[in-house]
Amino acid sequence: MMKIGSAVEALAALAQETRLSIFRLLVQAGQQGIAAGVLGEKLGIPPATLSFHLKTLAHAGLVKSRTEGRFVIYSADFSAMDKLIAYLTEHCCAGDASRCAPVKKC
Amino acid sequence: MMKIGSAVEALAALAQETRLSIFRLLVQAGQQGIAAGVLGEKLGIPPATLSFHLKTLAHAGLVKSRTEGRFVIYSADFSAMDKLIAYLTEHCCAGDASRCAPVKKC
DNA sequence: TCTACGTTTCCAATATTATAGAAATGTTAA
DNA sequence: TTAACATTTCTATAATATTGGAAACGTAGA
Repeated sequence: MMKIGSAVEALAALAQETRLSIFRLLVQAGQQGIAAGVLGEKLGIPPATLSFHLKTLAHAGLVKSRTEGRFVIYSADFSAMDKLIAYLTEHCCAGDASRCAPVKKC
Repeated sequence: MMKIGSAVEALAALAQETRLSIFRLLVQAGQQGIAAGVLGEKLGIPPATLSFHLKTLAHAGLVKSRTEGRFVIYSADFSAMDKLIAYLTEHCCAGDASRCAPVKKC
């Protein structure tokens, strides 16, 4: 079971326009991921700022990185995303099962 | 379709331990909701602080309130929660359908 | 080895957010 | 109407986050 501290950290990481944009690009890219430089170019943010935000997302457990040559490839951690969503909706709608339809993830 | 600004606002509202606790209590309470005073008592936070956080959650669209006598009853806005989750997971796992199993909401 | 390039760290200025006491507001019951 | 109670607004202080330039680091190809 997720601890509240981890959930707050993950939510805080996502609660910032630049980081949310990064994360959504990575979610859409899937396991393949996107290189840091490509992200910076797509979003038009300077290297230092990008690095800061990626570090924040990685520390929150929402993204992983791997090195390929001199590129660092980032990708979303889908299991972390699922756990966060589960934490938010845990035991929801008690006594009102009609509101509890499954939500398709994508 | 959700705008990024609304998503950031909702995530920021949830990215705070006190507010996340409030929201989860309200999610579990369902449509019935919980009075402001009861929330304050359950969580041990002073009235001014509670009011500040409830206002933040309400402004982000995550909670609704209704007045009953001299009590103000708060409840989670489940449709806002669903939209936020959909925004996060939108177009996820492109080209890797195996990771896209439906997630049950509760 | 040397050079080029992608990425990260360091740092300082600026902006935003959390907290809670005290006072104000609004509602109910007597 | 008056007194009691629930909740919100006002206000100031303290803590935390964002930004990007400059410099450092590490990898790859010549």
